[in-house]
Parts: sequence; structure tokens; C-alpha cells
Amino acid sequence: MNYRTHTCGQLRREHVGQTVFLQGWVHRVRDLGGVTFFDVRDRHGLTQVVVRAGADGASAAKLRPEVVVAVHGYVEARDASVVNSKISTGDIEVVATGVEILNEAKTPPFPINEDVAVLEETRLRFRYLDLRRPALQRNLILRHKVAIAARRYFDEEGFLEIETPILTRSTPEGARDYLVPSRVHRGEFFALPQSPQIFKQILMIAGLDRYFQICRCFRDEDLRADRQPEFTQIDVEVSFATEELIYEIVEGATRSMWTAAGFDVALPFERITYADAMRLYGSDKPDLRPGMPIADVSGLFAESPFTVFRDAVTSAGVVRGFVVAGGGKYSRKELDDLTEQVRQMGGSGLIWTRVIQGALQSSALKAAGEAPLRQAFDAAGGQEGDLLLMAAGPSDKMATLLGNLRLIVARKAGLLKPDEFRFVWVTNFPLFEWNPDDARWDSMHHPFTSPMPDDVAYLESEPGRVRARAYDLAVNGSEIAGGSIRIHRPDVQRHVFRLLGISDEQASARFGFFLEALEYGTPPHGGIAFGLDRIIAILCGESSIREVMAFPKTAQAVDLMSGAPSTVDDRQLRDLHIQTVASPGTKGD
RNA sequence: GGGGUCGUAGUUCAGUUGGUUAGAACGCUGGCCUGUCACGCCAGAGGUCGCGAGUUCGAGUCUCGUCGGCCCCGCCA
Repeated sequence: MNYRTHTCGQLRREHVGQTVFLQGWVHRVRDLGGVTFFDVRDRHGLTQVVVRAGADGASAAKLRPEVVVAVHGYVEARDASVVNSKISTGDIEVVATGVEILNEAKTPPFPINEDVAVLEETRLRFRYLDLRRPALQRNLILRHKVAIAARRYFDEEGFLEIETPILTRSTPEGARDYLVPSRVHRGEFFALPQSPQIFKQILMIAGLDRYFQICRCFRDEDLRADRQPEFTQIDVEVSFATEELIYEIVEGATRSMWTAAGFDVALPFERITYADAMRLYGSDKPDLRPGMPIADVSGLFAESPFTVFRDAVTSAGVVRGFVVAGGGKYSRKELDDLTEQVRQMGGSGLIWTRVIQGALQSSALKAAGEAPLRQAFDAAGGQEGDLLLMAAGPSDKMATLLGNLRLIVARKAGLLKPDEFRFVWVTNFPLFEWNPDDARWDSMHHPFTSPMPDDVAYLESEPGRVRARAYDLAVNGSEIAGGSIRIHRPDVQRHVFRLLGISDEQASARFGFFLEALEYGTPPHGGIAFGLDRIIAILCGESSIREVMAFPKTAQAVDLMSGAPSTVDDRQLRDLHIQTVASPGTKGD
């Protein structure tokens, strides 16, 4: 035998009597003197090995955690009194006839053989050891299963997986590009793709019909728990598509991924317009699990003696709030804490109102009077024992503020169950959003998004009124996919470029090849891209995508294991015609 | 770029108003132990309190700066 006969999670009672050869890492050693037990571990599980006096090979003394061993032996049934029901191989043990140390191991900087919390900095520096622990292995295994399920689904639906370039052309819109200097062309640069957007549209022009790709994308922006500089999308594009066709395809793909992770998904998904999502939930990726829609009660306070509310309404702002079921029992301290959080989010304050045994209590009872507060409480759907939380100010600001407060309260109340999935399509996004810094309109999605046919008339007169044929898929407050029906007519595309402040000359310079391609018979098409890292994090119950990536970077975009990024030889810089202006370790300006 | 938070033994943590030689558990090293499975028992080693200034008779503790991890805002078509 020169390779292992079984994995460490494989042996059962039925193997009793067989001669086996296992290899793996020493998990834990129990040296009783005359007999030594140890567990040998690989990613499949643990198997107990018994080393009795007289076994060949390494002495028990050399067995330490994380040493790599090869075990020759035979499978023996465990006596009923010593069965270990905690491990899958607990009915048996392997009696060693020989144990060979294949490789020594230093004492690890943190325990591999128990699930203890370790500083993330240490985990990232020794990522290979962290990855040896079951928690990350579970996540990566699930990631593999979900990715395979997605591939199988798209294959069965007639999609072709086609690779697109990593070395591409920089386009100034959107996120900052990662640049790669060209050695051959002095002073010129490739950009790493923020997404394969233009390439996949060109594949539609080419007649490939249905494309998908599990692809890496790169954006040089600041990091978050759910944002890394390189991340993975499941990129999809469909010719002759309508919104309904995309929804159908995406819902099927989503179900196949959730099923691979062991969850059921009911189809079709709910839908909400962007305007309603912002109004009712204060978010363009609403978490529908807790209910608690936000109500607008501005009309009740237009002439209120309570100046905070009245002033908000008369200056084109709003008074909005939501009901916390059973929140009437919140203590004064809890209410003060919530008010403080509202202030930290930039709100002027928080007004609470509750009804206890029919009596209305409110922090604005004297200032606003009981009648309008009672009307507001009823209008928001409050019942006996409930709590109404209200804030006043500009509409946009109140939407996001109350949206965030709603999630804080919902989390506090335990209403965000991690294994309850509420999918929702967010539709009817605006095509443009006003950019006050540059005093112009920007694409909300991207400049290739088609306007709604009914709104084309407003492209010139009221760009802010034009809705896009764009859609996002959200689940539990996370955006997990986003896409659109694209512009397939070159004249419309040029028109949109012009509205975005991109002249025909600039458009030709940057996107000339694409505009030209559009003129050679472009089918109507549309698509979407899933954020695979976020999906896996949700399915694993992890709050950061770092926990579902093998080698993530820190918030400062550094790989603590490899030390990237790093300085390079002068020779390399010379080849690339690059001169640096800041010395290593100093911050540029 | 801004705000918050954390940094003490290999790991997880404790450390009083600023006061003697900085502790615990686990891990590690040595010894004992023939049915353990978080084995047990005995003994031992292990610290630039992130780093640098400052205040003070005296700093893990207070101040300032700095480095790093994490979270958030900006940013992310």
C-alpha cells in the first residue's frame, strides 16, 4: 500500500477487520503510558488510532498536534462502553501496526484542534492554519457545492460559460480601476475588469445567445465586511431577453444554489419598486423579515404646535415612523439608547409613542398633543402594548435613517432569523441620479442600461423622472444580484452618453469599438450578475465575505499572509517605464 | 479622507485611584500513568504590556503621536 485506503471520516463498523492505511494530521494525543490514543484528522473527519506497546515506527512521544502521519493498521470495533458518538467514525478505531511521521510540525500559533476565537490578524497571517480548521473548510466546501450547482443549472438552461479578458481597457466611469502597466507600449495601461460588462454584451452581438461566467472582478475602492478589492460574480447575459425572462432564469438559479446549501426556496420572488422600497423600508435592498413598514404621517403634523414636526413638513420634509410590536415595554434607557443612535446617524432626535392599557404616552405628548399622536399611532398600525418610533426631516435622509433604525430594532427583537430567506426583486430604479459635486447626471446602474419605453419622452426634459429597465435581487437586506435590460440601439446609446455628459467624440474614443459593434445587428438583450461571495456568506451565516474566501485581504487591502502589495525591483519598474514618486512605506498625497 | 473600537505569555483573557517581582486558564517542555476521546496527576519554562515620545519619585494603567486588526461614513457605474 503506497497511498491511503480510506479518508479519516470514512471507516465504519462494516470495515471491522480490514487492513487500512490512513494519512493525515495528528489532531489530539492521549498518552496513557502503556497505550496511546490519538486522532488522525483530514478534511473528511477524525479517526481514533490506538498505539499499543510493540507497534512499529514512531514512538508515542513524537506524536504532537499537527504532525503529519501515516498509519498502518486494522479496524477494530469499539466496545459499546467506549463508542464515541460525537464523531462519525466513533464506532471503530484503528489499531496501529505502524506509525510513520511524514512531517514534523511546529506548535501552531493558535489551536487547530478546537474552535476558539482568535484575533483575525493572526488568523490572516497564518491563513493556511486557519483554513485547516473545520469552520473555514465547511464554508469553502459549501462554496464549491453552490458554484457547481450554479454551473450545472446554467448548463442545463442552455448557457455557455465563456471566459473574458482580465487585461482589459480602462473606462473612467464607475469604480477606480486596478491598472496594469504595459511593457510593450510605453506609458499605456491595461485595467483589470470591474465586470465583463461590455464583453458579455458583445458576446450577445456575436450570437452566443446565452452566456454565463463565474468570474473575478476588481474594484479599487475602500473595503467593507461585504466588499473586497477582488470578488467573484456569476455573470449572466441573455439575448432576446425581457425582464420576465431574466427573473425566471435568476429565480431558478437562486433556487438551485439554495437547494445545494440545503434550503428550500419558494418561487416566484416578491417584487417591490425602488420608490416603495425606499418609502416603506428606507433601503434599496430591503430586509422583509421583520415586517415593520415605515409609515408617512406628515399630513397629521402640517399645522402641529410641535415645531420640530411642523417645520419638517412645511420645509418639504416628512414625518415618518414605524411600529415595534410589543415595544411598549421598552425601558427609558432603551429608548434613550435608540435616540442616541438616531443622533449618531445624523438625525435631530427620535419621538416615541406607546399605548399602555389604552393610555397614550409619548415623548412629545405635551408639545404635539394627544390627538395627532393617537392618529399617527393608529395610522402606522399600532396596537395596545406597541411602540411607535418617529423622526422628522428631509425625505431622503429620513428614509435611510428610519431604515437603519428599523434594522437595529429588528435585530434587538430577534426578528432577523438567519435561516429565513425573504427574496425580493427591486424594480423601477431611476435611470440617472444627480451628482451634486460635478453638477451632472450619473448612471445609477451603468450607462448601458435601457430606459423604460414609457419614460423615453422625459430623457431631455426631466432626466430624474426616467426609470430604468434595471432590477436588483435582495435577500435579507443584502443585494445579491443586479442587472438590467441593455440598450441595443446605437442611437439610443449615444443619446444616453450625451445626457451623461459624454460627448460623441469622448464616446467614440472610449467606447467606439462597442458603438460600432452595436451597428452590426445587435439583438435586444439583458442580464444580471450575482455576488457569489455575498451569497455564500449568507448561506454560511457569516457576516463577512472574508469567511468564505480562501485568501482575503484586510480592510487596508493587504494580504497579511503573502505581504502583498510589495515593492518591486528597479529592473521591473524600468521594464515597465514606471517611476515612483513616493518611497516605500510613505503615504502618497 | 473622517468617526468609532480593539492591541498584556503561543492562544483566550484578568490586571484596583498611577505603587513591591504583571496573573489565570488552555497550550508548550519534562516526569508518571494500559481504555482515553477536552484523558488524568506532578513539576517547569514562557512577557519589549503593539511601537515612540511625554507627564510623574514611579506608567500595563494618564496624555500626545504612530503602526496594525475590525466596524461604519465618504467611496463602491
